[in-house]
Amino acid sequence: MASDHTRSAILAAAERLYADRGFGDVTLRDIVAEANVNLAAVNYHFGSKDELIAELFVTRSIALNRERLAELKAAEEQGGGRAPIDVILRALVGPTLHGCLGPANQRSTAARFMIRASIESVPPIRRIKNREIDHLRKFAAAMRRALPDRSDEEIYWGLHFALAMAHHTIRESERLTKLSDGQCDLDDVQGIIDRVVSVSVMALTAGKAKSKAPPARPAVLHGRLTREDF
Amino acid sequence: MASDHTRSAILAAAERLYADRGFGDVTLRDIVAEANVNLAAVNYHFGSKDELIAELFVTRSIALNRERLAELKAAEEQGGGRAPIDVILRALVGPTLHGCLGPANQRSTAARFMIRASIESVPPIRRIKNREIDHLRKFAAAMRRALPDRSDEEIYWGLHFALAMAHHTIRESERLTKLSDGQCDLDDVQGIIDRVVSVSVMALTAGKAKSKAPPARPAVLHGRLTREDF
DNA sequence: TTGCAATTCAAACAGTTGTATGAAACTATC
DNA sequence: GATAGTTTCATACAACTGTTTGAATTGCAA
Repeated sequence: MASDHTRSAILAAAERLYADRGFGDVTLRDIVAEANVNLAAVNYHFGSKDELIAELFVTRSIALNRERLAELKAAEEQGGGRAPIDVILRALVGPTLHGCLGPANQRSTAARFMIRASIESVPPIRRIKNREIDHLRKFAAAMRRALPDRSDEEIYWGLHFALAMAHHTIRESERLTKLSDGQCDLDDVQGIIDRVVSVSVMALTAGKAKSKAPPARPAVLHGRLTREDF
Repeated sequence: MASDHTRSAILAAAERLYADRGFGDVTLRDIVAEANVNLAAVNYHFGSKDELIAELFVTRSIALNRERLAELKAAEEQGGGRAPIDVILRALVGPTLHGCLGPANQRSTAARFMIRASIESVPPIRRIKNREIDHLRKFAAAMRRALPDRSDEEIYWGLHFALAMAHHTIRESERLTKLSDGQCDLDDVQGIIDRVVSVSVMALTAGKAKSKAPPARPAVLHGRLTREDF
């Protein structure tokens, strides 16, 4: 085991390079040069390039999921096993948005790496993402407890849309800034989280009164959505 | 010019292979084998591999944008220069969702290619996507006409979220199916479009009228969005 | 110190990649 | 039917990829 110096130098260098230039054009030789280690060290310590990438992503994913679940658990305990829906959603999208948005120059390497992983989606990472479903199920369960009269289908769509808005904002933050001529303030992370949560809550609670009526179809009848839906 | 047979055979083969296996592991040799043409034909007809990819994507993008704008224009003409917001949003996300969702086995090659392009995002495609802003601006303008009392910022966020939900649904349709154990019907394209449009309209019109109904619960605590906004 | 395992190293390997070349095969025009 | 221009073809190229090898070095325990 020695000091693990080489191993961690490789991890750090790889994460930095991937964060800066993407997975597409970073070679093992780039990494070992940045880390000042020998080319063979990567295969010696990690087995293969893909396993190196996987280890990087797994580490960051675990940290993110732990953060999410800690927020969720704290909220549910405080509420006696049931947290308000907006707090649940905040626990879901807050950590990601908080880490990946905000002033670009003060974004951590880890955050920039995760942004890349979200945009480029290379095979070893995709394989890991597929195991994320169990984690999301825990949030679906919490949401079900918060909104007991909503159908499972509605819960899943709400969860799905919340993630959609969060991830798409991260992926396309640059484009949104350009499109809006800077009128959308992408540095106001708290405001963005509020926005995403608020819209998600609307999606989940629209048409609540009339029980199981699917809100989507009747809500929009080729015209405006009716006020009673709120 | 002759018959262009080689040229179009390359285009067709490339689109098919990219749609099936992604950009990552399709080589020029795979393409020319599929197209039954010589290896050098690609560089002869397109200049480079990237230019081939670019031509494929540009073609499909133009078609999509044309379809969107036709729907928008028709709606605005019918309404005397002003279309209802939900119809505008439907023109924005409808064509994409209609093309890319629905029973997987009856999805066109073009649609599957565009899904890949949306997921993998390789350099030549990203360069083209950056020019899509002008197109989106036309929708922002139409939305502004439909909702004259909403600020530009709100318009852009609404547009952004609509695209977020549409694209994320396309990208992650498989995961949503698995997560929801099939309870979310990804083959009901019309229903999905209704859902996306309905939520987007809510996001755009929340707090518009003085309807007392709170959309969520104390929706947002850290709240930029205060109760009076709704 | 000796012995032994863990680690580092330079070098080579085996394969793939996109691209370039120059001759051959076409096609249409005169 | 010769000619000029276009298109196809087999082949070579040069660069780069992740991985492997086997020897050198290191660090630690006996």
